[in-house]
Amino acid sequence: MEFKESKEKFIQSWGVLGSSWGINRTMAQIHALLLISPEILSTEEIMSELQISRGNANMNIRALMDWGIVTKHFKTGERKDFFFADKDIWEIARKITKERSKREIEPVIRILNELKGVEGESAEIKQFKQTVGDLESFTSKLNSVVDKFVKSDEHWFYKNLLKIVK
Amino acid sequence: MEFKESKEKFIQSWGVLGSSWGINRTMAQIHALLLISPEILSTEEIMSELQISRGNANMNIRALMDWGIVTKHFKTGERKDFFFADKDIWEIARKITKERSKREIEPVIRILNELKGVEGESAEIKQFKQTVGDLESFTSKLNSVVDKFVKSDEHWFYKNLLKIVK
DNA sequence: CTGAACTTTCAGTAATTATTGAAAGTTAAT
DNA sequence: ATTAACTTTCAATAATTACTGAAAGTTCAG
Repeated sequence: MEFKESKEKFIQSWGVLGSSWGINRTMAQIHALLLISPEILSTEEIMSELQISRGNANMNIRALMDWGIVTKHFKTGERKDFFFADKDIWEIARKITKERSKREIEPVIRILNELKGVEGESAEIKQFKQTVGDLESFTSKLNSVVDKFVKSDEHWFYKNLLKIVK
Repeated sequence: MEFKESKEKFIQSWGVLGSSWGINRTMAQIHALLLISPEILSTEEIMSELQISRGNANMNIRALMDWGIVTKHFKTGERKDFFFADKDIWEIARKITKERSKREIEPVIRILNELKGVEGESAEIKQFKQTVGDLESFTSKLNSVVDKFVKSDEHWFYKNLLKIVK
Protein backbone atom coordinates (compact mmCIF):
# COMPACT_ATOMS: atom_id res chain seq x y z
CA MET A 1 0.00 0.00 0.00
CA GLU A 2 1.17 3.51 -0.82
CA PHE A 3 2.22 5.69 2.10
CA LYS A 4 -0.20 8.44 1.19
CA GLU A 5 -3.03 5.95 1.10
CA SER A 6 -2.01 4.41 4.44
CA LYS A 7 -1.81 7.81 6.04
CA GLU A 8 -5.25 8.67 4.72
CA LYS A 9 -6.66 5.41 6.04
CA PHE A 10 -5.08 5.88 9.42
CA ILE A 11 -6.51 9.38 9.82
CA GLN A 12 -9.93 8.26 8.65
CA SER A 13 -10.02 5.26 10.98
CA TRP A 14 -8.96 7.30 13.95
CA GLY A 15 -11.74 9.77 13.16
CA VAL A 16 -14.34 7.01 13.08
CA LEU A 17 -13.08 5.52 16.33
CA GLY A 18 -13.16 8.95 17.95
CA SER A 19 -16.74 9.59 16.99
CA SER A 20 -17.94 6.29 18.40
CA TRP A 21 -16.37 7.34 21.70
CA GLY A 22 -17.94 10.76 21.91
CA ILE A 23 -14.91 12.64 20.59
CA ASN A 24 -15.57 14.62 17.49
CA ARG A 25 -14.27 13.36 14.20
CA THR A 26 -12.12 16.36 13.35
CA MET A 27 -10.48 16.46 16.75
CA ALA A 28 -9.54 12.80 16.42
CA GLN A 29 -8.26 13.37 12.87
CA ILE A 30 -6.07 16.30 13.88
CA HIS A 31 -4.66 14.18 16.66
CA ALA A 32 -4.01 11.31 14.25
CA LEU A 33 -2.25 13.65 11.85
CA LEU A 34 -0.03 15.05 14.58
CA LEU A 35 0.66 11.58 15.97
CA ILE A 36 2.25 10.38 12.76
CA SER A 37 4.01 13.63 12.06
CA PRO A 38 7.66 13.69 13.18
CA GLU A 39 7.69 17.49 12.93
CA ILE A 40 5.60 20.22 14.51
CA LEU A 41 2.81 21.45 12.21
CA SER A 42 1.27 24.87 11.71
CA THR A 43 -2.45 25.56 11.68
CA GLU A 44 -2.18 26.12 7.91
CA GLU A 45 -0.66 22.71 7.37
CA ILE A 46 -3.36 21.04 9.44
CA MET A 47 -6.07 22.95 7.59
CA SER A 48 -4.81 21.99 4.16
CA GLU A 49 -4.00 18.40 5.06
CA LEU A 50 -7.49 17.76 6.44
CA GLN A 51 -9.38 20.23 4.26
CA ILE A 52 -10.95 22.08 7.14
CA SER A 53 -11.53 25.73 7.96
CA ARG A 54 -9.39 27.90 10.18
CA GLY A 55 -12.08 28.18 12.84
CA ASN A 56 -12.57 24.45 12.98
CA ALA A 57 -8.84 23.80 13.16
CA ASN A 58 -8.38 26.37 15.86
CA MET A 59 -11.19 25.08 18.07
CA ASN A 60 -10.21 21.46 17.84
CA ILE A 61 -6.52 22.13 18.40
CA ARG A 62 -7.50 24.02 21.50
CA ALA A 63 -9.58 21.08 22.68
CA LEU A 64 -6.59 18.76 22.17
CA MET A 65 -4.47 21.13 24.23
CA ASP A 66 -7.15 21.12 26.95
CA TRP A 67 -6.86 17.36 27.08
CA GLY A 68 -3.10 17.82 27.50
CA ILE A 69 -2.16 15.64 24.54
CA VAL A 70 -1.03 18.36 22.13
CA THR A 71 1.35 21.21 22.87
CA LYS A 72 2.13 24.54 21.24
CA HIS A 73 5.66 25.19 19.95
CA PHE A 74 7.53 27.97 18.21
CA LYS A 75 10.11 28.12 15.49
CA THR A 76 12.80 30.76 15.86
CA GLY A 77 12.17 33.62 13.47
CA GLU A 78 8.55 32.59 12.86
CA ARG A 79 5.58 34.17 14.45
CA LYS A 80 3.15 31.33 13.76
CA ASP A 81 2.13 28.72 16.33
CA PHE A 82 3.15 25.14 15.67
CA PHE A 83 1.70 22.04 17.26
CA PHE A 84 3.08 18.75 18.39
CA ALA A 85 1.46 15.60 19.75
CA ASP A 86 3.07 13.61 22.50
CA LYS A 87 3.98 10.24 20.97
CA ASP A 88 3.92 8.16 24.15
CA ILE A 89 0.76 6.09 23.84
CA TRP A 90 0.71 5.22 27.53
CA GLU A 91 0.93 8.83 28.49
CA ILE A 92 -1.85 9.71 26.07
CA ALA A 93 -4.06 6.94 27.38
CA ARG A 94 -3.45 8.07 30.93
CA LYS A 95 -4.34 11.67 30.17
CA ILE A 96 -7.50 10.79 28.29
CA THR A 97 -8.55 8.35 30.98
CA LYS A 98 -7.95 10.93 33.67
CA GLU A 99 -9.99 13.58 31.90
CA ARG A 100 -12.87 11.27 31.14
CA SER A 101 -12.95 9.98 34.68
CA LYS A 102 -13.08 13.53 35.97
CA ARG A 103 -15.66 14.72 33.46
CA GLU A 104 -17.92 11.68 33.28
CA ILE A 105 -17.43 9.10 36.01
CA GLU A 106 -17.00 11.36 39.01
CA PRO A 107 -20.17 13.42 38.45
CA VAL A 108 -22.17 10.19 38.07
CA ILE A 109 -20.80 8.82 41.35
CA ARG A 110 -21.83 12.06 43.03
CA ILE A 111 -25.38 11.81 41.71
CA LEU A 112 -25.71 8.13 42.60
CA ASN A 113 -24.61 8.85 46.16
CA GLU A 114 -27.18 11.58 46.37
CA LEU A 115 -29.91 9.26 45.07
CA LYS A 116 -29.05 6.46 47.48
CA GLY A 117 -30.76 8.49 50.22
CA VAL A 118 -34.31 8.14 48.91
CA GLU A 119 -36.87 7.05 51.56
CA GLY A 120 -39.55 4.39 51.29
CA GLU A 121 -40.33 0.69 51.44
CA SER A 122 -42.42 -0.10 48.34
CA ALA A 123 -41.15 -2.70 45.87
CA GLU A 124 -40.52 0.12 43.42
CA ILE A 125 -38.38 2.07 45.87
CA LYS A 126 -36.57 -1.04 47.03
CA GLN A 127 -35.55 -1.86 43.48
CA PHE A 128 -34.49 1.72 42.93
CA LYS A 129 -32.27 1.68 46.00
CA GLN A 130 -30.83 -1.67 45.06
CA THR A 131 -29.98 -0.62 41.50
CA VAL A 132 -28.60 2.76 42.48
CA GLY A 133 -26.53 1.13 45.22
CA ASP A 134 -25.16 -1.54 42.91
CA LEU A 135 -24.29 1.02 40.26
CA GLU A 136 -22.59 3.24 42.79
CA SER A 137 -20.56 0.35 44.11
CA PHE A 138 -19.57 -0.79 40.65
CA THR A 139 -18.73 2.68 39.41
CA SER A 140 -16.62 3.48 42.46
CA LYS A 141 -14.63 0.30 42.05
CA LEU A 142 -14.17 0.98 38.38
CA ASN A 143 -12.99 4.43 39.24
CA SER A 144 -10.34 3.11 41.66
CA VAL A 145 -8.94 0.87 38.97
CA VAL A 146 -8.98 3.76 36.53
CA ASP A 147 -7.31 5.99 39.07
CA LYS A 148 -4.60 3.44 39.69
CA PHE A 149 -3.99 3.24 35.96
CA VAL A 150 -3.84 7.02 35.68
CA LYS A 151 -1.15 7.17 38.34
CA SER A 152 0.82 4.25 36.98
CA ASP A 153 3.59 3.90 34.45
CA GLU A 154 3.89 1.38 31.66
CA HIS A 155 6.11 -0.79 33.80
CA TRP A 156 3.44 -1.10 36.47
CA PHE A 157 0.96 -2.19 33.86
CA TYR A 158 3.27 -4.92 32.62
CA LYS A 159 4.06 -6.17 36.10
CA ASN A 160 0.50 -6.23 37.35
CA LEU A 161 -2.33 -6.04 34.88
CA LEU A 162 -0.68 -8.12 32.20
CA LYS A 163 0.32 -10.74 34.75
CA ILE A 164 -3.25 -11.43 35.74
CA VAL A 165 -4.33 -11.56 32.14
CA LYS A 166 -2.39 -14.73 31.53
CA MET B 1 -35.96 14.04 47.96
CA GLU B 2 -39.23 12.72 46.55
CA PHE B 3 -39.10 9.32 44.86
CA LYS B 4 -40.58 10.65 41.65
CA GLU B 5 -37.95 13.35 41.52
CA SER B 6 -35.14 10.87 42.22
CA LYS B 7 -36.37 8.56 39.53
CA GLU B 8 -36.51 11.43 37.06
CA LYS B 9 -32.99 12.50 37.99
CA PHE B 10 -31.63 8.98 37.67
CA ILE B 11 -33.13 8.52 34.19
CA GLN B 12 -31.90 11.92 33.07
CA SER B 13 -28.38 11.35 34.37
CA TRP B 14 -28.12 7.97 32.77
CA GLY B 15 -29.20 9.51 29.48
CA VAL B 16 -26.51 12.16 29.69
CA LEU B 17 -23.84 9.59 30.55
CA GLY B 18 -24.96 7.43 27.65
CA SER B 19 -24.69 10.22 25.13
CA SER B 20 -21.17 11.11 26.18
CA TRP B 21 -20.26 7.47 25.50
CA GLY B 22 -21.74 7.27 22.06
CA ILE B 23 -24.99 5.58 23.15
CA ASN B 24 -28.09 7.49 22.30
CA ARG B 25 -29.93 9.30 25.03
CA THR B 26 -33.25 7.51 24.65
CA MET B 27 -31.68 4.07 24.60
CA ALA B 28 -29.87 4.86 27.84
CA GLN B 29 -33.06 6.26 29.37
CA ILE B 30 -35.11 3.21 28.50
CA HIS B 31 -32.42 1.06 30.03
CA ALA B 32 -32.39 3.23 33.16
CA LEU B 33 -36.17 2.96 33.46
CA LEU B 34 -36.11 -0.81 33.12
CA LEU B 35 -33.19 -1.11 35.55
CA ILE B 36 -35.12 0.46 38.39
CA SER B 37 -38.36 -1.25 37.53
CA PRO B 38 -39.03 -4.43 39.53
CA GLU B 39 -41.66 -5.49 37.01
CA ILE B 40 -41.60 -6.08 33.30
CA LEU B 41 -42.88 -3.08 31.31
CA SER B 42 -44.86 -2.82 28.09
CA THR B 43 -43.94 -0.60 25.17
CA GLU B 44 -46.90 1.63 26.11
CA GLU B 45 -45.61 2.11 29.63
CA ILE B 46 -42.14 2.98 28.37
CA MET B 47 -43.60 5.40 25.84
CA SER B 48 -45.71 7.24 28.37
CA GLU B 49 -43.09 7.25 31.11
CA LEU B 50 -40.45 8.76 28.84
CA GLN B 51 -42.81 10.71 26.57
CA ILE B 52 -41.51 9.18 23.37
CA SER B 53 -43.14 7.83 20.24
CA ARG B 54 -43.89 4.22 19.47
CA GLY B 55 -41.30 4.04 16.71
CA ASN B 56 -38.60 5.48 18.88
CA ALA B 57 -39.43 3.13 21.75
CA ASN B 58 -39.50 0.14 19.45
CA MET B 59 -36.15 0.87 17.82
CA ASN B 60 -34.31 1.56 21.03
CA ILE B 61 -35.76 -1.45 22.83
CA ARG B 62 -34.58 -3.55 19.93
CA ALA B 63 -31.10 -2.06 20.22
CA LEU B 64 -31.04 -2.91 23.93
CA MET B 65 -32.01 -6.48 23.07
CA ASP B 66 -29.19 -6.58 20.50
CA TRP B 67 -26.78 -5.65 23.25
CA GLY B 68 -28.20 -8.54 25.25
CA ILE B 69 -29.10 -6.44 28.29
CA VAL B 70 -32.89 -6.39 27.88
CA THR B 71 -35.15 -9.36 27.26
CA LYS B 72 -38.68 -9.82 25.98
CA HIS B 73 -41.28 -11.45 28.23
CA PHE B 74 -44.92 -12.37 28.08
CA LYS B 75 -47.79 -12.23 30.50
CA THR B 76 -50.26 -15.09 30.34
CA GLY B 77 -53.46 -13.98 28.66
CA GLU B 78 -51.86 -10.83 27.21
CA ARG B 79 -50.70 -10.45 23.66
CA LYS B 80 -48.40 -7.51 24.23
CA ASP B 81 -44.64 -7.77 24.59
CA PHE B 82 -43.14 -6.85 27.92
CA PHE B 83 -39.52 -6.01 28.62
CA PHE B 84 -37.16 -6.63 31.45
CA ALA B 85 -33.61 -5.50 32.15
CA ASP B 86 -31.10 -7.80 33.76
CA LYS B 87 -30.27 -6.24 37.13
CA ASP B 88 -26.79 -7.72 37.57
CA ILE B 89 -24.45 -4.78 37.02
CA TRP B 90 -21.43 -7.01 36.45
CA GLU B 91 -23.22 -8.97 33.84
CA ILE B 92 -24.37 -5.77 32.13
CA ALA B 93 -20.87 -4.34 32.19
CA ARG B 94 -19.47 -7.55 30.72
CA LYS B 95 -21.98 -7.60 27.89
CA ILE B 96 -21.47 -3.95 27.00
CA THR B 97 -17.71 -4.35 27.16
CA LYS B 98 -17.84 -7.41 24.97
CA GLU B 99 -19.97 -5.72 22.33
CA ARG B 100 -17.89 -2.56 22.27
CA SER B 101 -14.68 -4.55 22.02
CA LYS B 102 -16.09 -6.47 19.09
CA ARG B 103 -17.57 -3.45 17.33
CA GLU B 104 -14.86 -0.89 17.98
CA ILE B 105 -11.56 -2.25 19.26
CA GLU B 106 -11.21 -5.33 17.08
CA PRO B 107 -11.74 -3.55 13.74
CA VAL B 108 -9.14 -0.95 14.75
CA ILE B 109 -6.60 -3.63 15.60
CA ARG B 110 -7.22 -5.18 12.19
CA ILE B 111 -6.61 -1.88 10.40
CA LEU B 112 -3.50 -1.11 12.44
CA ASN B 113 -2.03 -4.49 11.60
CA GLU B 114 -2.71 -3.85 7.97
CA LEU B 115 -1.05 -0.43 8.15
CA LYS B 116 2.05 -1.73 9.90
CA GLY B 117 3.18 -3.15 6.56
CA VAL B 118 3.87 0.16 4.82
CA GLU B 119 7.27 0.35 3.07
CA GLY B 120 9.85 3.12 3.19
CA GLU B 121 12.63 4.73 5.19
CA SER B 122 11.91 8.47 5.29
CA ALA B 123 11.50 10.17 8.67
CA GLU B 124 7.82 10.53 7.90
CA ILE B 125 7.35 6.84 7.24
CA LYS B 126 9.48 5.85 10.21
CA GLN B 127 7.28 7.91 12.51
CA PHE B 128 4.18 6.45 10.92
CA LYS B 129 5.40 2.90 11.50
CA GLN B 130 6.44 3.69 15.03
CA THR B 131 3.08 5.25 15.94
CA VAL B 132 1.00 2.59 14.25
CA GLY B 133 3.10 -0.13 15.90
CA ASP B 134 2.80 1.45 19.35
CA LEU B 135 -0.93 1.87 18.96
CA GLU B 136 -1.35 -1.69 17.80
CA SER B 137 0.65 -2.99 20.73
CA PHE B 138 -1.27 -0.86 23.21
CA THR B 139 -4.65 -1.69 21.77
CA SER B 140 -3.95 -5.41 21.70
CA LYS B 141 -2.89 -5.40 25.32
CA LEU B 142 -5.93 -3.38 26.25
CA ASN B 143 -8.05 -5.89 24.42
CA SER B 144 -6.59 -8.82 26.34
CA VAL B 145 -7.42 -7.16 29.62
CA VAL B 146 -10.89 -6.39 28.34
CA ASP B 147 -11.29 -9.95 27.17
CA LYS B 148 -10.24 -11.31 30.51
CA PHE B 149 -12.81 -9.07 32.18
CA VAL B 150 -15.49 -10.20 29.77
CA LYS B 151 -14.85 -13.82 30.63
CA SER B 152 -14.59 -13.22 34.35
CA ASP B 153 -17.09 -13.18 37.17
CA GLU B 154 -17.40 -10.66 39.95
CA HIS B 155 -15.39 -12.88 42.26
CA TRP B 156 -12.41 -12.85 39.91
CA PHE B 157 -12.51 -9.11 39.82
CA TYR B 158 -12.42 -8.87 43.59
CA LYS B 159 -9.61 -11.35 43.91
CA ASN B 160 -7.40 -9.87 41.23
CA LEU B 161 -8.11 -6.39 40.04
CA LEU B 162 -9.13 -5.00 43.39
CA LYS B 163 -6.06 -6.52 45.01
CA ILE B 164 -3.71 -4.56 42.80
CA VAL B 165 -5.68 -1.39 43.35
CA LYS B 166 -4.66 -1.19 46.99
C1' DC C 1 2.10 54.50 17.30
C1' DT C 2 1.06 51.71 13.03
C1' DG C 3 0.14 47.99 10.53
C1' DA C 4 1.22 43.35 9.11
C1' DA C 5 0.99 38.70 10.76
C1' DC C 6 -1.25 35.94 13.10
C1' DT C 7 -5.20 33.89 16.38
C1' DT C 8 -9.78 33.76 18.20
C1' DT C 9 -14.64 34.23 18.16
C1' DC C 10 -19.19 33.50 16.72
C1' DA C 11 -23.48 34.12 13.85
C1' DG C 12 -25.02 31.70 10.08
C1' DT C 13 -25.23 27.40 7.72
C1' DA C 14 -24.45 22.65 6.74
C1' DA C 15 -24.26 17.89 8.09
C1' DT C 16 -25.54 14.45 11.04
C1' DT C 17 -28.36 12.03 14.10
C1' DA C 18 -32.70 11.16 16.47
C1' DT C 19 -37.70 11.19 16.53
C1' DT C 20 -42.36 11.06 14.99
C1' DG C 21 -46.46 8.98 13.38
C1' DA C 22 -48.98 6.82 10.13
C1' DA C 23 -48.99 2.98 7.03
C1' DA C 24 -47.64 -1.67 6.28
C1' DG C 25 -46.80 -5.98 8.32
C1' DT C 26 -47.63 -9.84 11.57
C1' DT C 27 -50.11 -12.86 14.54
C1' DA C 28 -53.67 -15.41 16.39
C1' DA C 29 -58.48 -15.96 17.97
C1' DT C 30 -62.92 -16.73 16.06
C1' DA D 1 -60.97 -15.74 5.80
C1' DT D 2 -61.67 -11.91 8.73
C1' DT D 3 -60.43 -8.76 11.94
C1' DA D 4 -58.61 -6.84 16.09
C1' DA D 5 -54.41 -6.44 18.68
C1' DC D 6 -50.21 -5.66 18.33
C1' DT D 7 -45.24 -4.66 16.18
C1' DT D 8 -42.24 -2.89 12.72
C1' DT D 9 -40.76 0.14 9.19
C1' DC D 10 -39.55 4.33 7.12
C1' DA D 11 -40.20 8.92 4.80
C1' DA D 12 -40.67 13.31 6.63
C1' DT D 13 -39.19 16.39 10.12
C1' DA D 14 -37.05 18.04 14.23
C1' DA D 15 -33.14 18.48 17.19
C1' DT D 16 -28.48 18.44 17.80
C1' DT D 17 -23.88 18.98 16.68
C1' DA D 18 -20.11 20.45 13.75
C1' DC D 19 -18.14 23.68 10.43
C1' DT D 20 -17.28 27.88 7.85
C1' DG D 21 -15.48 32.26 7.01
C1' DA D 22 -15.27 36.84 7.80
C1' DA D 23 -14.77 40.19 11.39
C1' DA D 24 -12.75 41.32 15.72
C1' DG D 25 -8.93 40.72 18.66
C1' DT D 26 -3.97 40.28 19.77
C1' DT D 27 0.89 40.75 19.33
C1' DC D 28 4.99 42.70 18.10
C1' DA D 29 8.62 44.61 14.75
C1' DG D 30 9.79 48.82 12.87
